[in-house]
Amino acid sequence: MTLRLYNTLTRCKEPFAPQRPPKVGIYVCGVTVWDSTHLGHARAAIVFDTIVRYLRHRGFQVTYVKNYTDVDDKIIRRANQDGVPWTAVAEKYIAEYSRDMERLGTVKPDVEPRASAHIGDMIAMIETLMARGLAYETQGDVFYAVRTCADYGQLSGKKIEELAVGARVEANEAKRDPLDFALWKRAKPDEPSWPSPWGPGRPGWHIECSAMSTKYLGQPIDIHGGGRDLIFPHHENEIAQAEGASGTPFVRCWMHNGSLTIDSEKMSKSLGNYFRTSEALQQYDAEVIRYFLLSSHYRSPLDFSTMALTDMGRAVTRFYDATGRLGQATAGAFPAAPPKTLPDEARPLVRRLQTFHEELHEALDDDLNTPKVFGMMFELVRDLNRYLDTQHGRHGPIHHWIQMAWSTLRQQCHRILGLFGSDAADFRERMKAMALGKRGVDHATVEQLIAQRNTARRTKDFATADQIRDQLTAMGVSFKDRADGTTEWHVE
RNA sequence: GGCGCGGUAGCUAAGUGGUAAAGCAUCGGUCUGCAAAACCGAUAUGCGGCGGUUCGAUUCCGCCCCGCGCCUCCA
Repeated sequence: MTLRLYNTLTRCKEPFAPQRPPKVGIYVCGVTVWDSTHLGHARAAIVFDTIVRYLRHRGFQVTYVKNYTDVDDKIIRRANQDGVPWTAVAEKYIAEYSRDMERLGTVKPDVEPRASAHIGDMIAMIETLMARGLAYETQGDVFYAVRTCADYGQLSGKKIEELAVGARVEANEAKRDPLDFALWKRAKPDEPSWPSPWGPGRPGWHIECSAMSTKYLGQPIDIHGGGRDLIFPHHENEIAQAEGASGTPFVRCWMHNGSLTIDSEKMSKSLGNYFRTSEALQQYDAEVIRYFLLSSHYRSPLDFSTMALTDMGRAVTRFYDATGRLGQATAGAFPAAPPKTLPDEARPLVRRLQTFHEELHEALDDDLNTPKVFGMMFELVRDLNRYLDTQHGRHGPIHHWIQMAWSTLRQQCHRILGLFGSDAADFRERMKAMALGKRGVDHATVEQLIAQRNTARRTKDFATADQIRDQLTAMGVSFKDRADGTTEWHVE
């Protein structure tokens, strides 16, 4: 079985074939650092994080590059509004993004280039484009002449003629053609600028990614990714620039993740319907957010709602409850094969555990089918619980084997998906603390009430016990009395 | 208007030319002094509508309806 990935350029799933295996270069368009990140950014980050993790798991030596766009109109505007240098705005939001993504458990890219540190590379590429007659300068502005690019529109499926008809392309007198886009913008007052052969100015948006991606990964790049909304014009223009400058193919496989939506509308700053990553992290466990963001296929739209996050939290809890029930193996090596004599109750579980690795690869090889993997996880959970419900489910060599197999499986999922690797008790504590915080309930108060109730139960004072139970219920606390007289509790 | 994606149980969501994974919710049961916790079980004769191809289609083809995305800064 080979890994197959959907290539936006060819519009089909293709066997993944890097230029120089086992080396893989992947470039992902990061964020423009003018404001806080929202869950849409988090989705993109987690999708590509998972791809990188899986490629590494499959034995590829991945170089992962993700840029920060720190030269941009919105950053400049914000800096001028706040009366701070544009670099301060950029630094602030780079730090925020970096922190949020770390909390979501994403691996740090190997290179995180910033546009402002690569102006020279961009100028060099623009000069090449001009030398090749693909770009022109007008009064300090430089534009890419789109009509010189025969393949323009190949990625987004657009035709130059149709674009030209569209009235929404802003007319700019300096441009020879309304379709042309800026490579270099002449400096305006109160804006940062860099010297260039065309006078002081700053780069256009698209050139940074062409310049930085080829600088760090060469050409062609194995995978270039980003959100679906970047296909046009950003990625289309990147292709025109990079291929125009080099004369060789820019990217082998283009990957795009679907948008995060709210009420079926795209989450975006301009619509104002966004949910900040930092806010989400305050209200939901990072692992639950990650699970949610991988719960539908990465190319499909994914609709955000608090209800969805709550449901996902319950699902992940179910996984950890089963893990907690199983317990950890105390010691000993992992026997390669399960014991010969299997009790009937253990058979389905053992069979599933034995085929798990293969099925995991099969699912992820198919264009990263994470929802399929989640389904598999819960079939496993059900079989585990069935086994644990039996008399046999506590002892014997098979129990030890299952514990070891479960632990191995969890490590693997943790490495590839960043999920299911937590300690079961830790996870429960995290969820509890989060829920208590949301409800403004104090941990000690709950413990105290539970102790009082248990005292009442011991003296058969059920009226008081029930009264306290109702009180706890009103606080959102639910619980389960254990056989040993202690009580475990949760917060809804 | 152009290009593209999608419509599968109450909600979310995989999937296959031969008869529908999983999660949440709901209902039933086990456990419990009781218990909305935990566990087990049940729940789509059906996969937007109408035709067609086929021994057989949710899965392929055509048309239609609906939703969404891109065409402008956007992960």
